[in-house]
Formats: sequence, C-alpha cells, structure tokens
Amino acid sequence: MANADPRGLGRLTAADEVRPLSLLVELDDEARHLLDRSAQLLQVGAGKVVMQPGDPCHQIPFVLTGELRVHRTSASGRDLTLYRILPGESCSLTALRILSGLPFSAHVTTSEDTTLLSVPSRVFTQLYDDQPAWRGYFLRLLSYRVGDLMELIDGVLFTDLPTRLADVLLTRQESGVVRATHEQLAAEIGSSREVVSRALKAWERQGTVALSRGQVAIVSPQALARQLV
Amino acid sequence: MANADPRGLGRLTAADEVRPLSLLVELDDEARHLLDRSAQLLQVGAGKVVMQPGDPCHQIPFVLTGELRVHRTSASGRDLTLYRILPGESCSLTALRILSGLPFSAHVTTSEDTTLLSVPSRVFTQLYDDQPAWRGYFLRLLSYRVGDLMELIDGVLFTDLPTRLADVLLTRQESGVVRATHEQLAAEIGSSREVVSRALKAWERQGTVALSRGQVAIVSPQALARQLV
DNA sequence: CCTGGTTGTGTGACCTCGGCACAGTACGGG
DNA sequence: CCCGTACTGTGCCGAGGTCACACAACCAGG
Repeated sequence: MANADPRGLGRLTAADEVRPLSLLVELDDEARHLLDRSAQLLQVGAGKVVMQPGDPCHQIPFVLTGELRVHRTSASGRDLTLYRILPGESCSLTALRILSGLPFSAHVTTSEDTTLLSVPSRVFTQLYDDQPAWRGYFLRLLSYRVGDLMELIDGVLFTDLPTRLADVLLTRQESGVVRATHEQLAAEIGSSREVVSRALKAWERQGTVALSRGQVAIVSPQALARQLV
Repeated sequence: MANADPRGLGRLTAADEVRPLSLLVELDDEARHLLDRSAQLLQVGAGKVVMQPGDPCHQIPFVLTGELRVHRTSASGRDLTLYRILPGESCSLTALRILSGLPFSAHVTTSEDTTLLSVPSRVFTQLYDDQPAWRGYFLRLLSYRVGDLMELIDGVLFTDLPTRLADVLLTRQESGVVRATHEQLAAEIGSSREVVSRALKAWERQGTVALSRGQVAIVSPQALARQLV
C-alpha cells in the first residue's frame, strides 16, 4: 500500500486506535470506490433495535454520529451493557458473524439518534480479504471488545456494587453530571433499579452526590474514587 | 486447494466443526511441511499454568490429548471457567492476541495431563494469511468462544444457581457420574464451594444425587433436568 | 392552570447467595 | 496405625436481587 499508515495508526493509543474513521483513508482508491458505490447512509432514532441475536447480518454498520449500545437482556427484563460503539467504530460482533458464518449473539440498540454507514457483508468480506489495514483494524477492534468482555465478567462476578456504580458514574460523567435514569445505570452494571436507587440515596445522604430526576450530580469525586479501591 | 474439505468439514455439527485435528489435513503440502519443521510437541502435567494475562504469546497451542481450561481468577481467590479446549482444538484467545498484537486476557491451565502441539506465532500468522481453511477455522473457533462468553454472562447474571449447577452436572456427567470436587464445580459456575455443597446436599436429601468424596452420582437425571426450565 | 397518565424514584419485607468460621470426615504416605 | 492434607457440612451474617407499593416529577390535552 503506497498510502500505508498516513496517520500513524499503528502507534495510536488504545482509545484512538479502535475509532479510526480514518481507517477509510487508508484504503486504496479501488476499495474506496467500492465502499462509495455500495455503502448506505442510515439515520436511526434513539432507542431503536439495530441487531438481535440470530440476525443474518447482511450489512455491517459504521457509526458516524451517535452511539450504539451492545447488550444482553434476560427473560426477566434485566439488562447488561456489554460495550458501546462510538463514532468512527464498527461492530466487531457483526464482523465476526459475517466472517465465521455463525449466528449473532447480542442485542444492539441506538442509545441516541445515530447516523450509520451500512456496508454490505459481501463488500466487507472482500475488503477483509484484500486490505491488510481493514483486516488489522477489525482484529484489533475484536481484541479490544473481547478484553472488555473479560473485564465485564470480572466486574459482574468479583466486584461489589458500589465499586462498579462509582466506576460508571466517574466514566460517564460530563463536567460532574451524569444524565441517566437509575434504570439505565442499573443496565450499565447488570444490576437492578432498586439497588442502584438505594446506593445513590446512601451517597446522597453522605453528601457524595446530588440526585434529581434523570440525573446524578457528583458532589465529591474523591469520595467516589475512594470506592474504586 | 486440490484437497479441500476431505472430511466434509463444512457440514459438520457445531461440536465437531471446532474440533478438527483434521484441520491439518486440509493444508497443502507446503504448509504441512512448514508445520512439521516448526511445531513443537509438549507434554504438560495436570494443573500447570500454560498462559497468563499479558503473556506475549510467541506460540499457539493445539491440544492433542488432555484438556486446557481457560478461566478468570479474582483477587479473593474465586474462579470462573470461561471454556475448555478439547483435543483437536486450539486457543482462540491466543490466536486473537497474535493477530491483533494486543495483550492476552485470561489464564489457561491444564486440567489433566496434556499433550500440546506448539506452533510459533510467525508460522501461525503466515498460515492465517495464506490458507483460507486455516483462517476459516480460527474465525469459527473464535465465534463459538465469543458465543460461549455471551452465554456465560447470561448464566452468571441472569440464571439461578441450581439451574447452572444442574446444567454443569448433566453436561460433564459420564455414565451418570461426575468426577469433581465441590470446589471444581464452583469454579465451573463462578460460585463458591460452600454454596455448591449446600445445593448438592439438598439434592441428596431428596434423592436426586448421591455424594461421595470427589464425585457426584446422578440418581435422577429427570429431577435435575427439571431444574433447567 | 388543572388534571390524569406516564415515567422516574424511595423504601420495607423477603429470599438467594457469597464469605467467614469452624467442625467433621475421607484419604494417602510414612 | 497415625498424622497431615485434602475435601465436605453447616450455622451465621451481610450484600444484593425481587416484589409490592407509595409517592413525586413531568407532560399532554382540555
């Protein structure tokens, strides 16, 4: 590839490496034309189901704006977020499903209004075979996601609830505020609404957070961080 | 490939498809020679650590006889089996680690005396690039394992203990007997020894199983199966 | 602006499960 | 046969999930 690694992709940090819309830049002209001709731009409203377990996966999505949430749902209605797909990323599970020919195993829903670039599976496979950069990207993406699953399992099984909740709050906070219902926070850590409510209330009583409908304000980040030990 | 699919690999059931020592048969002569020259035969005793999180993974193992157990361990000593690698299979996590260049994320230990064919990562990568059958095999293997992880998460988070325990007993039983300590059964489902002991004792009292040191005999498979609903 | 439906939150009662402590029991080697 | 080392059994408690229900905030339509 004449145009290999124009943005130093190989040396980016973990966070950037899996989020390269710049990936498309690395393809040669023929491949880019193929994408131009075949890919489809989709607008999807918040809270729509994009994929389900068992789906055939004739296309693979790239998130341009918004966010996809990959999650498992139990019969009893409980829910656990596996990971999120941010702008510039694609869905590693869909990729694996297409490459292996085996069924898809999770729910994917939009967590906000989202713009997707939808690439036909045939084109995806062809690029996977022809373009080393494309192949490398998806293998790295998959590797990160599998790593995420490992940590998720650790969290669910070996870590107590306050720790996981504090972690989510500190991670998802924007200038000290987390916009989410208790229900959504519970889904984030695979717990239940009531338990999250109780934990938050306890923190509010000791002045660590301030609660209002649909949002949690972090009053004392230090106190929360202390939970993480 | 002149010799493609000599054993109908493409049409095997899920259980067989990921367990093809026959995979090696599908490679062309050049590839087979490469393996012969570079692969190394290893004997490993029971209970040895084969891989750890963060390992560089200069080789990838194929199990010839015995069994590898892939698992996570918590700081407090609890343990959860992610999946097992049976004779004829390889380790999908190691493959992903080599292909993506990103760190390895689990423990692998021998659960009995095991013979391994150890293939250097360079050879693995070359075969992955050159041999469609090799590539397809590892993608399918990985896909199954990721599927396993999904079900594992469901089990741990959404399924009650008697159900998971009954499932393990029925799966691992050989002519009505499971040879395992309560500790090992607990690791299988990510629970603790005491809880497993109590559950088994309760089943023994109602005549569903018979307990002795290091083994569980299933007296009434029907009663166990009824747990699975 | 009131008003009733909808969505989010708070809380007590109860149950399952994990952790701790400790006792009791089989096994295996000297 | 005896002792150390695994393995098993069980009471107790605390964390967290479930059920039931009350209440508070928001939102639309009159």
